[in-house]
Amino acid sequence: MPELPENETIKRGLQKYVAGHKVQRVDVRLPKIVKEGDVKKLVGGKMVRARRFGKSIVMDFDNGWSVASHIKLTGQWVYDGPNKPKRAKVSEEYVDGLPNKYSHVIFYLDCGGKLYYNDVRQFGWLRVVKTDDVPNIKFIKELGPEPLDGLTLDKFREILKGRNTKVKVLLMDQKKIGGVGNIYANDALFLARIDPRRPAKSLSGREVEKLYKAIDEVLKRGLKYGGATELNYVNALGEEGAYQDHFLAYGKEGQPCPRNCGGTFKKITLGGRGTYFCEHCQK
DNA sequence: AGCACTTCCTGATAGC
DNA sequence: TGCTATCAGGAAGTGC
Repeated sequence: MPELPENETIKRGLQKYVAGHKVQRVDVRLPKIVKEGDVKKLVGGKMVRARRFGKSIVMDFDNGWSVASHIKLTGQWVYDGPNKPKRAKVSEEYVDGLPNKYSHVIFYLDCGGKLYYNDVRQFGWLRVVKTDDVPNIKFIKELGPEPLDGLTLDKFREILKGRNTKVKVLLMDQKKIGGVGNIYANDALFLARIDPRRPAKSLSGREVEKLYKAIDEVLKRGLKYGGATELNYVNALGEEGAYQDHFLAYGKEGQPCPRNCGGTFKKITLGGRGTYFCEHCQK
């Protein structure tokens, strides 16, 4: 699932390879993907900045317009053009013959390059708004503070305080905390040795601190590995991430706990999502 | 506030 | 070239 590290990795790639290029033409093959505004506003604009807000990515153009996006489960932003490094190992499994049948929006750039918005399940969206109006996009406006940027321990404490909601469900609530999704919530709770089913308010001061640090730790680890290619995440060059080879708890159902505590990873459903934890050492 | 349920969609998987 | 049913999942929406 593309979460904070995956979206940050994509954003960095867009900044590196697409910024500075001007849009010559946009081909919208599946109109419903563009939930707001008109991509024609971007034509003639030069991409000057890529930004990320939680799991959403925004590109700003020098004509005062921006395109905001949310790739949800299966969206991809993939660039192909003259300045793409030769060493890029484009995923054959997930980026096959661009444009492919999942390429719903294609940006043709003045450098001769192309920027593809691909999305198998079509859950993702694009919104074209004035750059000044980006902060008013509902998802961005209501987004909670982000780990690695703005979410202090005090704020985190405040968010958990008095809430009866299961701690994992709370971690994944984008209005409370921005950018944490299922994979990193599972891994952070494992690292902090906290049972995902516990009410948020039941955590001790020490546990809150441990969890806060664990979230930072797993997100940084995810970033280091260029994100996790689960479903069909790829970076802005179409390359796979590697964090999937370093999951701590996510997807480990039936496997023995690496702490050798004698426990085995269980899978349950919380808030409608697969939840993996070691019953023995996550208390 | 909190929770359950539905919707969007398609590829993967299980069962026959 | 097997067919069909089931399922996952981010976020929004609805209803209790």
